[in-house]
Parts: sequence; C-alpha cells; structure tokens
Amino acid sequence: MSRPLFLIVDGNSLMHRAYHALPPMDVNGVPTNAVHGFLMMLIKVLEMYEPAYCAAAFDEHAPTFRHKQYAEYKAGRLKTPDDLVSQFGLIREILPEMHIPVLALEGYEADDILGTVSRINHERGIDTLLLTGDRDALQLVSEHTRLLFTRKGISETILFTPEEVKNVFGITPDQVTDWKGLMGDSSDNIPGIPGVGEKTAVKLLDQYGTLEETLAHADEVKGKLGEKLREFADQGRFSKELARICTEVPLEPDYEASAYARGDGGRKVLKHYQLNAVMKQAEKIWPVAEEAETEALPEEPAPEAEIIRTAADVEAWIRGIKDEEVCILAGDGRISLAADGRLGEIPIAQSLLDTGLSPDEAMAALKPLMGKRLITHDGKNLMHRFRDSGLGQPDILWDTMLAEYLKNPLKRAYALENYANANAEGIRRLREAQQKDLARDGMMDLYRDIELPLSRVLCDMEDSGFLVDRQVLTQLGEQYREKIETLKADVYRLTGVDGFNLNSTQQLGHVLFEVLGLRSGKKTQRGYSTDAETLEGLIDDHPAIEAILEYRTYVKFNSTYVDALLNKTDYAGRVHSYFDQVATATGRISSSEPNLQNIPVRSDLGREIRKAFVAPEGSLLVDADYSQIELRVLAHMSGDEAMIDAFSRGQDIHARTAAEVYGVPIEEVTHEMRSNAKAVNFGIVYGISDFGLARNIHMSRKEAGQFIARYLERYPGIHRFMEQMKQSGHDRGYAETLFGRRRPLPELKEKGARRSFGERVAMNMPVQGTAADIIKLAMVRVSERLRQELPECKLILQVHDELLIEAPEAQAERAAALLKETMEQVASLKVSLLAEVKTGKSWFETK
DNA sequence: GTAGTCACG
DNA sequence: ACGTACGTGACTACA
Repeated sequence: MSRPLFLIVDGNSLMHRAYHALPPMDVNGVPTNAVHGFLMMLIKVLEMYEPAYCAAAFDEHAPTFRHKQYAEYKAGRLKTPDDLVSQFGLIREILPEMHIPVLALEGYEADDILGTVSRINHERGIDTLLLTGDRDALQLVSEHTRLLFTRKGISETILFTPEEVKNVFGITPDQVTDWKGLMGDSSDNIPGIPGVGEKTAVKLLDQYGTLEETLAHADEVKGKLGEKLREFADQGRFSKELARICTEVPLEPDYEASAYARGDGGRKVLKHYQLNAVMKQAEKIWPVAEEAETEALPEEPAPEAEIIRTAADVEAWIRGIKDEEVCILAGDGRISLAADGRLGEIPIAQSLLDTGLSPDEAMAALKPLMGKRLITHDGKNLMHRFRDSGLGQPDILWDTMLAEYLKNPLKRAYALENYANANAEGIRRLREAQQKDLARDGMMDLYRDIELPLSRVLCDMEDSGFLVDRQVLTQLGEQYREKIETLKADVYRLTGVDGFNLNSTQQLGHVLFEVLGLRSGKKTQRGYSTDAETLEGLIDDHPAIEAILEYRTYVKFNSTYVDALLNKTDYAGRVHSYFDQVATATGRISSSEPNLQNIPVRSDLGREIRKAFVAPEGSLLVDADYSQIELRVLAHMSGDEAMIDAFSRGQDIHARTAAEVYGVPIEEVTHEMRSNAKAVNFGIVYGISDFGLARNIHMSRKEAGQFIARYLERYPGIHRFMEQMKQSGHDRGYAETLFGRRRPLPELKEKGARRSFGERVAMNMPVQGTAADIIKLAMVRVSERLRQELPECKLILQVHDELLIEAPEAQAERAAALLKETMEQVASLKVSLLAEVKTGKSWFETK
C-alpha cells in the first residue's frame, strides 16, 4: 500500500472481548486479564499490518442520560462488571505511555470516533484500519477503510473489505444500517421489525436496496411479512437511525502523537503492572536499544502506484507492457496490475454515485491481457471474472493462494491481505518467495501438474452446475412434510408431553430423561446427549424413541436437502456448488452452497433424494467410483504383502481381512465377521485406537485391543508403516503424501490427548491425502481428454473418490470408457486402481 | 457465535 | 493418566 495506514481500535469492544476471552488474572489484587488480552491483540495487529499511526477510542458517557432514546438503548446492555471497569482506567493509563493516544469525548461512543477518524483520514489521503468486535462498524468499510473483526474472543481476526462484507453478509457496507433497521440487534437493543431476521433482511435489501425503498414497496410484499413491514415502518426507521454511526464527532486525530513507533513501548509501566508477556511482544515493535538494528533485508523500493481512470488508459497501459508476465489482483473495488517494474491501480465504481469505471467497463478494458501470462491470487475467481466479462479463459501462470495452501494447508483463510501487501506488486514478490519454497520442499510438481490446472477444472464445474428436477424435489418435500406432522403428533402422544420443540435437544432431553425417566447415557456440555447413538440404545425402553429418530431423519432431509436445494437452483434449474481448493488439511476439496458432497446415499430413504439430480433431456450421467482407494493406497505405501496379495487377487478386502484376523478360510467368513473387519480397516486408515473401535462396533475395549493386535500381526507391513509415519511425524514435524503434499503436525509437540491426536493424523493424512492427490490428477486428465475427445461432455462433480460426467446420450458410452481408463491409469501403484462406472438418467440410477 | 446433530467420503 | 477414531458443511436452537 502506498498510502499510509492509520489503525484505530474500538477500545470498549476490544476490552470486553478480551475480558470474556481470558481467565481472570491479577497483579497484587489488581485485575489485568482484559488489559493483557487487549495489548497482546493490539501488538499482534501492529506487527502484522505495520500502520504508520495508531490510536484507541473509548466511550465517554455523560454522567446523566439526557436523551430518552439513549437511556433506552443503554438499558438493553448488560452492566459492566466491576473488575472490568477498573481495567478501563488501567488501559487508558498505559496506552499513552506507548505513544498510542486515547480518543474519547463526552457523550460519544467509541464507534462514533472510529467513524469520524475514518472520514478525516479519507479526506487526507490516509487509509484506515479499524479493529473492533462490533458488527455495527461494518458500515464504515470502504475502499480506503478496512475492518479487522475479532473472532473467537480475540484470538483470531477477519479482514473485511467492501467485497468481503458482501461475500460474508450479502449486503454492502452502505446497507448495514438498513439491514440493522430491518432485523434489529438485540445486543444493542435495536428493535428492528419483528419477524424480520438476518436472511429476510438481506433478501429485502437485495430486492429494494434500502430500508426506505423496502417500506415504500411494503404493499407488494405478501403475507405476514408485508403486514409487519407496514405496521412497524416507523420502528424500522428509528432502528436504522440508532444503528447509524456518527462521523461528525467534534474532534481531530493528532497525527504526530499517533505515530506510535517511538520510545520504548511503555516498558516502565508494563513492568510495573507485571505485564511481562506483553512486554516481550512489544519488543518486536519497539526494539530494545542495545539490540541495535535487526538484519532487515534490503527491501526493494515499492513502485509508486499509477492511478488509471479510463478504459482507454487501461488498454494503453496494458499494451505498453513489455514483460510476458503480468501480476493482477482483481477485487470489487479495484484492479491492481504490476509489470515492467510499474504498478497500476484501476479504481472501480462501487455504485452509480461513484466516479470511475464500472466493474464491467474495467473488466472489458483488460482484454489485451489475453495474450499475457498472469500471476494472481485465487485464479479460479479471476477466471470467473474473465469468463463472465466475455474475455474467455485467461492464461494463469501462478496462483499465490494455491501456493500458500501447499505451504500450509492449516490456515483458516487465504485472503491475500493476511500475508502480503494487497496489491499486484505484493503478489509479484510473494510469488518469487513461493517458487523457491515449493522447489525446496519438493512440491513444485504437485503445484504445477495438479493444483494449478485443477483450479480451471473446478471453475468449469462451478460454471456447469448440476441439473436438479424441481418437481421431484417438491414432491418429496410434500411427502416428507406429511410424515413429519404425523411423527410429531406420535411423539407428543407417546410421551404424553404436548407441544415441546422436538428440534431442541434441551427440551427433548428434559422430556426423555426427566419426565419419562429414561436412563441417560452420555452427557454433553450442558445436558443430556440425545444423538442417534444414544437414542438407539433406548429404543426398547420407550415407544416414542423410534418415532423421534424417524422424525429427525425426515426433518434433516427436508431442511437440508429439499428446501435448501430448491433455494439454490438457478433459472435453468441447475445448482452451482462452490468448490474450495484450499479448505482442507489433507488436500481434499470441499463443496458448499450447496454442499453436493453429502447428498444422502447410505439409507434407502435418503437415496431417494438422488432421483432429483438428473441429466438434461438427451443426456446421461456417467458416474465412476474408485473402489477402496484408501486401502489400496495403504497397501502401496506400506508395501504389506498380504494386503497387496488380496488386491491383486481381486478379493473382497474386508472378507479377506476377516479371514486373516479370525483365522478362517475366506469362504467361511460370516456377515458379522466381515462387518467387524470392515470397521477395523476403517479404523486403521483413521489411526486406530482400541477405544474408538470398541465404541464403533460395540465390543469391549479389551476385545477391540486384541482385535487390533491380531490385525497388525497379520499385516506386519501396515504395522511398520504406522510406526514409521508416527516417527517421521515427530522427526520432521509434518506428514506427507506420495505426491509430496505436506500437513504440519504441531500437535506432536504437545502431550496427552492432543499428542495422540497428532499421531493419528500422522497416520491418516498420508493415506487420505494421497487418495486426494490421485483423484485430483485424474480430474485434470479427464478434463483435458474430454476437451480433446468429447467436447460436449462435461465433468460436473467430485465426491472424494467419485467423478460425475454429464454426457450426450450418443457419447455416454465413450465417456464412460474414457473416465474409467483415465482414473485407473492415473497412478501406477503396487496394486492396480479400480474404478467402477455406471450410467443413468439420474444420480439415483447410477448407484 | 457456539454447540449439538447428522449428511457424506 | 487421559480422552479418542480421519476429513468436511449445513441446519436448528439458544445464549
């Protein structure tokens, strides 16, 4: 960022968060937990974002409430505990010692000061970073004001840009007050409009834009919602005003005083209050004198950003590029370009009132980039933008997000702002470092041959979507609804308790275990467990149990698979899942909105849902599953002879395992023996424990232990493999797949349960992750071959060990052969890979 | 927002 | 001694 950055902290919000997040601590009876948490958090952010200025804002209440509104508003909040009140005094004493000014003005709240400082900064060409746990402040987010929102107490933060606000909440920052006006906020005592929740509010704003427009069109809104909108219109308007943050507080930030990087970071006062951990952290920002200079790398000077405002200038700028490679970062508010040692910034108008190119105009002006090789962050997203703008498929050479994921797949988020200057120049530098790191760690092939090309395949899959037969789904929904009503009535009748909320585990627990006096099993954090496993144990004790279980099943199907899916269909009846390539610790991909990787199949009832997933008229679905891919991978990686033998003979692997462990010929294996052996095979893949196995197949822990021991005796190669995986995990600090994908194992440095968990992960990740690598490579190959050989066929879905193609009827047979062959040939292991392929009109038929 | 539950591999 | 199968995402209730 070429503009200076001003960090302003909502002191009240952060102190409250810190107070509740940390256990009580004190120094000679003076409570300090909130102060400690606050400062640790603040220093972490200073270190990470290196702002030029920093200040903290606090509420300063008038001694008496002058306004009725204000008094009512205030009344909705809980009283501040005494041992927190005293810490406010403490923090306001410490901050100035650290050259961080405290801003407060009688009658104003901290967030009003945040708003005011943001506005003044903006007028002076300074960017603002807000640090708060208060969602109200989202309304202040803009191109030049970003918000760091604290989560999980204060241990994590999320950075909000206008784009992120829209992504996460579905509304723009400008609509935050309208949103609050509609839905209210109980924690701030804002009433809103009764009956309007978060979702409804977003929907209304999506349609009408503002609260005023919504109220003006209240007549068009049908049913209860329309009534409420009309009845509570004034309350809505009032609520909106309550939610609005004032940006006109009569005060000015003192920039000179806010330049915090002077002095010694308040060593004296920190020492006095024995905030030793804070003092240590502070040394990163305020280096102690005798340590002199840290050996900072001679950072290349960042090029000055050239602001490009017209389409003609954008095109000219790009045509003038001599480099073959161009770095690009495209967000909702701006497009950043870097090449030839220059940095260009294209501002994009966020609304009709803004000046600057519209998003469409800006994207269209990027056309000359089509001959270039692009370096970007989140290439799939860029591909969607290029495609949606009619530019076609961009040539992406490097994706910093994917590289970062390979370097560490455990991060919660991969937003660029988390680890680099958020402009194209930052991407250029990041890429250079990543290239070295991946090459050093042996992950270059994995990156180049699998992850990067896969992002395009996933982009295609997201564009294609999966056709859903709405009628089938609607009919199922009707059927389910009737069942649900009947079952609910049955439960009320059988329990003799009417009208309680069956969906509430608390109420259900009360009825079952207190009213009916059934014996309660497991406990949860705040009551009785009522999960299926517990209830199944009670099935003979009370006739209502079976009805409850059945009720749960139907409710689940209806809410998650019928209603939710219907809501996600586009005009053509297709659902477009988002495939997240950087979500999992093992290398798998995840699917969301809707999640198409957990559509029911294990029960007959649930499988019905798959009748709604269909191929369009004239086409068929071609579905292929890898058979036992994880156990085959295990056989290969462990080199265990018995297991390799089983697969090379084409034996039923679970039956063979049962034969080994029970010591009987394979023909004499009973259903139960096979079922137990299957559970052990799963357990082995997961990193087995006798306890876990015992719980799963209802045997004693001792028996389970013996079972495992016999298994490992019969499969000594697997035993060795498991020990090796644990050892290498401890030695190297990470687990690794056959293709070189890594997962760090920080748990192994700990002890007890966490460490045991780390050891199971060390055993599981190489197996699950290698299987993930294999199917990803298969996806890349299948997609390439389809493009060459059967361009009308499309890969539309992956479910971990399964791939689905939509093919015109005449090509289905060829697609099936291509799919099977490619999946089976993609890796050559000590055991062959087997893919079982089926074709049908619906996903139900292919199972 | 977190916890409980349950759908999938 | 201790708490336990591995990896995900979505919905509902409740604070």
